[in-house]
Amino acid sequence: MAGVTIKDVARAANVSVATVSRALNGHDNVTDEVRRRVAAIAEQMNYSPHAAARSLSSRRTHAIGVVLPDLYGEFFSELVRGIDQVAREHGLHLLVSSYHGHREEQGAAMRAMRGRVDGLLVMSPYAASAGIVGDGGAAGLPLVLINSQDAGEGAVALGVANYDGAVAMVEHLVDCGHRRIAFIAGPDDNFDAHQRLSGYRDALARRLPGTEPLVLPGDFSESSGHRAGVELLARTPRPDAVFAANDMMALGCLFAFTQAGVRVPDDIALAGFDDIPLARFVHPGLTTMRVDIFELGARAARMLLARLGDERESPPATPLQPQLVVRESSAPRRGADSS
Amino acid sequence: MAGVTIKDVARAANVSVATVSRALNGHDNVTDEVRRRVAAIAEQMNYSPHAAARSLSSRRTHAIGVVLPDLYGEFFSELVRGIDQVAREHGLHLLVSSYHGHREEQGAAMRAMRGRVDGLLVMSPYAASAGIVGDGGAAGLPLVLINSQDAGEGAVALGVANYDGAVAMVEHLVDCGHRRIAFIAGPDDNFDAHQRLSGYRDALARRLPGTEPLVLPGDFSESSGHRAGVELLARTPRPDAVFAANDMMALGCLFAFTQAGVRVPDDIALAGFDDIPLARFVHPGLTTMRVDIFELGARAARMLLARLGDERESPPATPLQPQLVVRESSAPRRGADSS
DNA sequence: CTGAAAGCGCTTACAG
DNA sequence: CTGAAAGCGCTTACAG
Repeated sequence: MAGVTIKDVARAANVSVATVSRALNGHDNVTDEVRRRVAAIAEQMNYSPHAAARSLSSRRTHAIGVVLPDLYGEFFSELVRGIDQVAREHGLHLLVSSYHGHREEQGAAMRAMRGRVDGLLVMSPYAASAGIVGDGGAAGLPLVLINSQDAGEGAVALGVANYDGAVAMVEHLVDCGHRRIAFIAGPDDNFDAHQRLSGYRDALARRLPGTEPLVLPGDFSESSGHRAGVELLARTPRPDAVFAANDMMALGCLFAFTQAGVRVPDDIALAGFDDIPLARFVHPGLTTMRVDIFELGARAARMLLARLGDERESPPATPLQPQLVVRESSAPRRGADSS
Repeated sequence: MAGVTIKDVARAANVSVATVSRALNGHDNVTDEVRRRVAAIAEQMNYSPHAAARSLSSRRTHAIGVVLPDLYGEFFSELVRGIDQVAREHGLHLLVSSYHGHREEQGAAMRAMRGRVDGLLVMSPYAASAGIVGDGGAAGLPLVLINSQDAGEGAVALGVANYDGAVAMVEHLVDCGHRRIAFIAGPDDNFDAHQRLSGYRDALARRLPGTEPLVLPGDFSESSGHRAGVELLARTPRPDAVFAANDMMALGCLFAFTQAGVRVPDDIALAGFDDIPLARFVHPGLTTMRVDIFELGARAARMLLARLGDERESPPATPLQPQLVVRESSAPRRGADSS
């Protein structure tokens, strides 16, 4: 049952292996009669070509590799789904690899893909990841970077307009009448987190000149958001709005407030970034910037396919624009404009 | 940068390709000096072996394939994460493939894995999927089935004790004092859904003899749960508890109740199955049966590795026992025991 | 339109 | 301990 090779089919069909290969791959230099006979026999013998052998001689694996920091949670799940969608449209296989946050393993993961894939989608959200492209880690494979610092060198990269998104959120909060807007930052070495922080700082300086930015540390986890929330409540004067660099931290913050009997948005407004599914379900609903992660994955995959020559034209490399989603957590301040 | 082959390394190191192969693969029949030299040169040339070539000659791909119905949502994400964890421990690559609910493509997906992977993890949650193993679709690859009907024939399968879980939930609801317990069923052709339904029926017959089971149709989606919820409210007498075959439907049902001003659990109790993350966050918290999906994936992967000879002993094939998680949605009935 | 042969980049008996 | 050679299962110029 196993291990039927092209030779077996050739013998059964009374033709050469070359002819079998041509017939099955739809080359036009085969008689229709032969093609049909070969196809029937192959089918009946349950033949399917050995991918490794095929890759070796054709120098094409018909697979793409996805190298991610982790596999946990909605973000990666959606990203992979978007990539998968495009891969399927093109009949490509998907090899996923997560380096579980061990940055030093990222290069190895990429190199180990040689001979398995035709190209690589890599997410390396570290502030300083300029090395990866030249790394040769890519083993010379075509590469598209996702949510990563642009690494120059003919590197193609796709990301989210984090800066613009953060600016938009600050403007929304200011428009709601909030004046003391605190920010819970993401991990120090995270590229997206940096951009969001910059957006916050700049928008604040522009819209509320003279106001001191108030930035608390965080690491994108719910618990760090909780810690920040507790700390914020101890401040005097207390901020009247909190903008967390991602939704998970905003939720942690929300629970801290709820536990302390502080009402959102009446006592303090709250906003996040990402629009994870939970954001819609918590009470009050969380105002946030929606990032279309599925689309991010799909578009990055298309960019890679374009490099591989599988798709006519590449989508633009312009960052995906997040979208403001206003829910209850950021309702306008009553009796606004008090400093 | 690209395409450094073993030949290049051999030339640079002044040895044969055989020696390079042996040195790099840690065979013991190489001088330490040679091994070091070869390793250094390979490193410096940024050599990494071509996986397809290696697979072809060694008849080992060091990869396993995962064939799933879909990639959407928490369930598959957690499953893949569990599999990935074990794969990494063994230095194996992961090929994922979803057939997007197109059952007819499942066989093709499995066959296309030939030459890419050493074994297959397949989830085929259809009531009648007996064909897959013999299908030869497996191309003779070792196979472990997840959440699938046992297909005999030396097939190894791992699943969740859905029946037991459903029984436990019904008993819990009965213990809370509920007497008219409705059930929202899952898809007709889904194996897990069937088992849960059987558990409900049997437990009901045993604990509340004479009671008519009340089963509404559903398809595991939130919207089908919503529909069922609306319909249930129109019934007289109205049930005093609803057990949905999965959490998503329970949530849909919850929203239907909330919209209608019916309070949970005061007016009607509610329970689900799976313990998705949302279950903890909705209000009231959803009582449910927790299924450890990560563990399901990890254990299935270990079973496959055992078949491949990569792991000494296989974990038992006994189904994973789900765990009752009591939250607010199923509080004991006030003034119990009214029929 | 078809076949014989070389070659893809490795691994692994087989000699020495 | 090391090398020359065969072979893994395909694809693809090259002849005819």
